[in-house]
Amino acid sequence: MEILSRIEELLLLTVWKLQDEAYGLTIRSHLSGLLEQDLSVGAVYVPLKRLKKRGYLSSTDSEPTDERGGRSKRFFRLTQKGVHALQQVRTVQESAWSNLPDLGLGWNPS
Amino acid sequence: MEILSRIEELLLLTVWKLQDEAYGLTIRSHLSGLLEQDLSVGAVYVPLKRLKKRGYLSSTDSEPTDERGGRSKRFFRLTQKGVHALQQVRTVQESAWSNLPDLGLGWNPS
DNA sequence: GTATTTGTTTTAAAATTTAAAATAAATACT
DNA sequence: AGTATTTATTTTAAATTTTAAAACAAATAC
Repeated sequence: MEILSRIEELLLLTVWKLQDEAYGLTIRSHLSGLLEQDLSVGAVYVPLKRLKKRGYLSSTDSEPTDERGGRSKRFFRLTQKGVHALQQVRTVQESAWSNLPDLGLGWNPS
Repeated sequence: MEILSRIEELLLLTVWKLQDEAYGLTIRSHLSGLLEQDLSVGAVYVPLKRLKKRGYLSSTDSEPTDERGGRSKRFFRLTQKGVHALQQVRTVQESAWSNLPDLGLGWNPS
């Protein structure tokens, strides 16, 4: 299985974290907070659709609500395959970050 | 500063890890081992050049050695800016991976 | 009806990734 | 000397991903 790109990993984790509130706009604002910079809507919706097509996410469309602008939302949730892909990327990351020699450049991971 | 892509992060970490032996081919084989899949040469050399252009890596070209095929190598090392970019990506990752609710899907990060 | 708000889709340009081929420079062999 | 082999970097072109902006859709508010 191909390793997840950075944005794919962060999107899957955000869906995980937001649980029952994971849809396009909440995902976008959560991730914007995490990265401390605004993301365009396309930067979220486009890869979300790809993650769904590849089976890392599933989705269900809600009924509209009676709030102002309360359109139907597309809620996402992690699939088993999505969990597995996160597991894999975490393993690679942990391996890459372990046993780094001291370079005397003033910082080593804790 | 833009967040590093996956391959950029892994390349910087590999240069860090390989210390005085960090050049194209050693970086490629170390990373292939980490990912458990072969990488094309372009998949390494192209982003290495970009990382240098952006100031995350510096390089020095060696003298040829007297081994068979022992051409001059381009050795890379992390710059202060490279260390800083790794620091930043690690902060984002740690934040993204923390406080994940239990989904009952059989796994949570340790 | 018209405006405003929330939300998703489309699109087109820019950038990155990937894989393959080309190039370069060294030693080995006959 | 000439040809083969090995190590190493560069180039290139296609595919894919990323980004930013505009378009579209559907709800309530005025």
